[in-house]
Amino acid sequence: MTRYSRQTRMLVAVDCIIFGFDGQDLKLLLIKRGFEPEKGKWSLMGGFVQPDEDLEQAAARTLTKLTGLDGVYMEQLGSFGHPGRDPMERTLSVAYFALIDINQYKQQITDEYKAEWFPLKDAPKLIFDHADMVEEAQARLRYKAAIHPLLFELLPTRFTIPQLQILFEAVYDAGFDKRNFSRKVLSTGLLVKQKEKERATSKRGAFYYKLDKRKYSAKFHAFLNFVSDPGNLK
Amino acid sequence: MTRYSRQTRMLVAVDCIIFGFDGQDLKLLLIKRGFEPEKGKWSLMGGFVQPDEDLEQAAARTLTKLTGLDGVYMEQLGSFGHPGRDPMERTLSVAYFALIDINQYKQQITDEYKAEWFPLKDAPKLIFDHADMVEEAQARLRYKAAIHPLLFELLPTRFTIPQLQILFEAVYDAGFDKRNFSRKVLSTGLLVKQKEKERATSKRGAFYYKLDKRKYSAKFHAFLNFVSDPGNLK
DNA sequence: AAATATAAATGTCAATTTTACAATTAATTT
DNA sequence: AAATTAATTGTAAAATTGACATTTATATTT
Repeated sequence: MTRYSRQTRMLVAVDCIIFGFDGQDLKLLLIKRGFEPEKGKWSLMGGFVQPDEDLEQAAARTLTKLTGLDGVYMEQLGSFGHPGRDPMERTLSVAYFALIDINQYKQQITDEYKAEWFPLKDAPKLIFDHADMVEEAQARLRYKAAIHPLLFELLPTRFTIPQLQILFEAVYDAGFDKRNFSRKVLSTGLLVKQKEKERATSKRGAFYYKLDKRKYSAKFHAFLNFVSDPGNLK
Repeated sequence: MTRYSRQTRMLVAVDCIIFGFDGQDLKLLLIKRGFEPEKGKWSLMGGFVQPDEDLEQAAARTLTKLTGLDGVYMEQLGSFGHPGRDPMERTLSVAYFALIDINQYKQQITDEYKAEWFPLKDAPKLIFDHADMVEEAQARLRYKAAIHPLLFELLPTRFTIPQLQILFEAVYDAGFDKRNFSRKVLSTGLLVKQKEKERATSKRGAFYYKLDKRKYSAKFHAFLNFVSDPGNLK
């Protein structure tokens, strides 16, 4: 077979918007870019799609290279293809956003990428159109987490209801009534109460919960309505 | 500036999943592919992204070339990049799905593409991974239309409540109670009752409605809950 | 040992929304 | 004038949501 003649080929990259939660704020994992152009500037972790690679593979490989983690929640955010987005050469980027348990993240031994967690609200200026990607990823996160049990991906296996609420409040930059919040969350039937309590943050201690894996898988795509009108919060 | 060395460039295409509604069934607009490979086979309308073009531009240009229409509802579905998806040469495709008023569609004078509308349920075998794209587009349509006032894009300016219901029933392949349906739809405040009636399909005739453009724009991204649990319909 | 302080957990009621189900109305056809 | 057909409107129970307060467990202080 021959090739399609008279058409332009271009580079295809993947970029990962990696979210984490430190118990207080939503964080973004960024790296210092190691090559020209824009060497030394803050950037999303990314890489070129290899000849034999699927897009998901490329994104997973890229994420693993930075975080050392496997089996992380990741979904395609969308593709960014403005002609001038990379001044060097036309490059299409397929953006993926990932949610990781920040405690699982280990600084790689070879700190090849000089990675750093930034509060989402206080992230540095990013190269190219990466700020657009981050903004779109945040919007997507808010959108999906309002309907689906997504934010659990940011928490450790065991977590308390108050911890979960702080996470929701960080994501939506809003306060929720704790009575209504816990009722709503528990009514999903997704949580299994543990015998142990978390004792660091209060005298009484808060019971740990774990996800019911079966129900979680089953209901992940259901419409659960965690936040009624996420577009209209104070 | 130099270029990124030792990286593979590839072709980037856009493909459009174009939905229409004929008053009864959900339809898909397909073309007979005009060049090798797979010449003469049924395919989504697509085209290569040009050197100076944004992705959205390429998709809009492609859609307009086939339908003659402008300002059509379109959104990026996602990118498909499996290495072997085009046997000729590695080609990434950014898929867009579009909703058009089928009555606005005019067969182009130069029937360059041999386009044809197919019932979604009875579409022919498609080239490459286009069937995957269609399936994903249908899932996205069902998902979004359950929450947002999206399906109006498939209807003419004036439409009746029964027509709207038939559309919803076609999209979800399910029956809805007409009393509850009309109440739900009218409660959005998006519809403006007209003085005229549609008289073709019933003795009594059904009142036409139009969209309140202001409210439609304002509430398009709000969570309106047209269909409570679209994943769990009979 | 008792009192205090703090955050967790639980409870109530009105308002709204959803669900299930039936009767009435407008206009053509018989 | 009666019959037919599809559009329109209605209603009551059930479930969900939203606003708001009290009780409870435990470490700390007196």
